[in-house]
Amino acid sequence: MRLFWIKGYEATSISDLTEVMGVGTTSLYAAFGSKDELYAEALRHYAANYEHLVWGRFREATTVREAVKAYLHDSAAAMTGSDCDLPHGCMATLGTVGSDGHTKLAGFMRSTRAVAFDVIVSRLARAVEEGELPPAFGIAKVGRFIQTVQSGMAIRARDGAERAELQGVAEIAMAGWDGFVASAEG
Amino acid sequence: MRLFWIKGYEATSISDLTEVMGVGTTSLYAAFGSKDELYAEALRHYAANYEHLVWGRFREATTVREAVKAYLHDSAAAMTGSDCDLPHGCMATLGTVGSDGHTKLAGFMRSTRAVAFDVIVSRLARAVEEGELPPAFGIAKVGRFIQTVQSGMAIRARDGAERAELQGVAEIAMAGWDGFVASAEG
DNA sequence: CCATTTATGTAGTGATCGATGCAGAATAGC
DNA sequence: GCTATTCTGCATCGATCACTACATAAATGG
Repeated sequence: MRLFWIKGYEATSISDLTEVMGVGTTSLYAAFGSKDELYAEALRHYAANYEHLVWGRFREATTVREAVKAYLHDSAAAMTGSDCDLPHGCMATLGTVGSDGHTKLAGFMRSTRAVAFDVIVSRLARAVEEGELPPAFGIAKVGRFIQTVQSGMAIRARDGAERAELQGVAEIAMAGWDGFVASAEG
Repeated sequence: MRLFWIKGYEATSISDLTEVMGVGTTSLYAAFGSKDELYAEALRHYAANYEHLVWGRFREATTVREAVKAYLHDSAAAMTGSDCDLPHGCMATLGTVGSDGHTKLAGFMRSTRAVAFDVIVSRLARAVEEGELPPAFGIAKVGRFIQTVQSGMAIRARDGAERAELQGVAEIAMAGWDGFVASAEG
């Protein structure tokens, strides 16, 4: 899975995988069926095992602001492999697949990314319902902003950015949050 | 070039290119030498021809704020092919190359991306020199933020985002700018 | 009009891609 | 211990990869 994470779908070959996994091609195909399905399974494994690094404090936060701030800061940490020795970047964001064929896999990846957006928007909607944010708050707009900043972090991490840099980005993004909240309230 | 733009380096084959360019492989290799060099040339062409779409108003702006705002908004427009019929996304940001071999090409792409950061930081530095921004202004930090937002826009554009969405992202990013400027001045 | 140079189209290079057929090894059931 | 079944290593499949040798076509120069 780490190979897919590091190199992406296209650049990772079956022989790369069998070598690292220590199994033959036969076993690999018996277990997964195809490279596409193997990648999808790796992506599921990735999501299941590292989800808490990014979403743990988001869920436990009491205020929306804390939740969003935790999401961005913890994304910064996870993408730079600060706590563990993880590859830089986000597999779901950066494992882009060329548009040829692979439409099923591309759709799966797209929906994986969409889930993150939905989680954020749901949290924002809850905050509006509970009166924590003003009714006129642009939920989708802010949700897209947060998603965009997090995606940008993934690219920066892949280019070698370290934790401190992305933390700084998260800080200024939160200034954007505060400014937008203020304008929505005023 | 558009093929490279749309599909990226790995997913674009030489036969794809000869087909759309209407030339044989011999002519192609006589002109460019290798796929790497062809891609590098395409990237140069891309940078030279579309640079003004993103940096034109940035350069002409009188204030830093206007410049940064123009950069983000025009990036949003260019990445969504609003004015012309351009592919979505940024070739320099998204044409990622697997880490194997291609180190020369990967370095060239990295430096292309770094140029954008340098241009932004230079503009910020000038603003500090001219007293438009406070001396304590975190130039690199804000520069990285702007770069990160723009990179994130590229991913969102590739995922199908339209202009309005990315314009909204740019707006909130500018709220972040204002908040950070205020905190640096205060 | 011919000779020489330049450009291009065709066919094919070895390498590697994702994916399989097959035969032997390991395991299970009794 | 013997059969039946599952699993795995090896060789290989056709397709395609980036790339090139070669022969022909176009263009140039006198």
